[in-house]
Amino acid sequence: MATKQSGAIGRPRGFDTDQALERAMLVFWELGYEGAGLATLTEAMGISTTSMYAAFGNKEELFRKALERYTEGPSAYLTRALEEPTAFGVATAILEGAVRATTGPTHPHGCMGVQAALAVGASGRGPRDLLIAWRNDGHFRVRERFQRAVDDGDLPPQADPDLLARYVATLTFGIAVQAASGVDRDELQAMADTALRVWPPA
Amino acid sequence: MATKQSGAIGRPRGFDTDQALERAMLVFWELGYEGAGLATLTEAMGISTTSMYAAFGNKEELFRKALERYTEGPSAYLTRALEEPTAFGVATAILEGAVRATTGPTHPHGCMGVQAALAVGASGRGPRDLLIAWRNDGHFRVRERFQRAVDDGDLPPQADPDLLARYVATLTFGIAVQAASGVDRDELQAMADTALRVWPPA
DNA sequence: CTAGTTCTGTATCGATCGATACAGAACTAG
DNA sequence: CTAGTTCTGTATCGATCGATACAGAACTAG
Repeated sequence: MATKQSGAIGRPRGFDTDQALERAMLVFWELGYEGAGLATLTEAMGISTTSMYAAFGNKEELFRKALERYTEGPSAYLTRALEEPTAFGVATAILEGAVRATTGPTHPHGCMGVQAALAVGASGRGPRDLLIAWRNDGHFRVRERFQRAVDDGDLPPQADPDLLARYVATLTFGIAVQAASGVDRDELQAMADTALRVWPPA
Repeated sequence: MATKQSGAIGRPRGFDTDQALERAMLVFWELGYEGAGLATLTEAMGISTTSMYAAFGNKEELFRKALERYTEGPSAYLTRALEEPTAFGVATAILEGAVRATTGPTHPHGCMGVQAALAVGASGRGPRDLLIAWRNDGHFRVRERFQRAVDDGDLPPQADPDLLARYVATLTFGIAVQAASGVDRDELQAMADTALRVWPPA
């Protein structure tokens, strides 16, 4: 990945890879994997299809890299949330992060990890399975954090970390679907506040 | 819609319209609007594209009719749930219905109304907007039912019907997303039971 | 300068997309 | 029987899909 390296051999790239990937991410986020055609993608990226293939491999690889960027960008709230000192703080930060990430004014509404490839034809199996793994990974990380909370005495000993993580994930994904339907930030945040009024729910 | 009518003029239809629509619904449910190509649809329906166009108009019309069938079939639990005598009963029935409808062994996992067209390209705008309206309609009906519960004294006077309906909808859609990811019925039902342990949450 | 390497732009590939033209089959009415 | 109507099967339409061939541009190394 040694781009822009001085002393590199050959004609230098005429565009900013990071910026192109950012724009591709936004297109996938808004239109989904199958809804985003190469023409739409490359136009948004400001490059030709040839340059896209040279830089990213193919459409599926581009999607993978866009998802990585999404994880480290708009979805980074999850990692930060897991560092909250209490399980309640973790749950609160996750839901608030989800509301903010799915209703922002500067990007598509909804969550790329939920809407980009929920149901797809044959050509989208790879990306769909990738997103399933992505969502499961989020669940696992939250569950581990809640297990630690039980071990620490922050959550009561009879609390079920898997169940609580499942509950938080359910709310998060539900928020994403509704954000994609146009439900606004305030209403979703109020809903999240209501849900968190009882913690832990079990 | 006068099919099978004795005395009808012209060559009679060589296939069962209801059965063909049922099969189309299952394909849309599993593959989404853009993921379901005409070739896949007509093969599953057991008819040629010509017959499909003659009977249903075009792909988008076929999708509309498939969604109606979904509403009256797999999604009919919502209408039944709204007839429960208490708001708690309504919420319980909705979540249980959602779990069952999205994890059944005889049909695709997930909810057709959530996954069929969350994110789409230009050709899927119609179906996507149709599904947004479909989801909103569900929310409105639940909200009205909860408003009645407040009026009846079943819910406390300070309860917010919109917020409670939003909460139930969030859980329902979250369940749908996770069912599509392969989370099994028992786990989702346990999660729903946990969430309902406190009612109303506000 | 030349040789070697990499990127870009144009032009186009075969495959699939949704959709339709058209001839013939299958029915009713008389 | 004939005339009129509707459905079916084949064959194919233009448009778009993701992807690539190829020539030339733009760089480094020597």
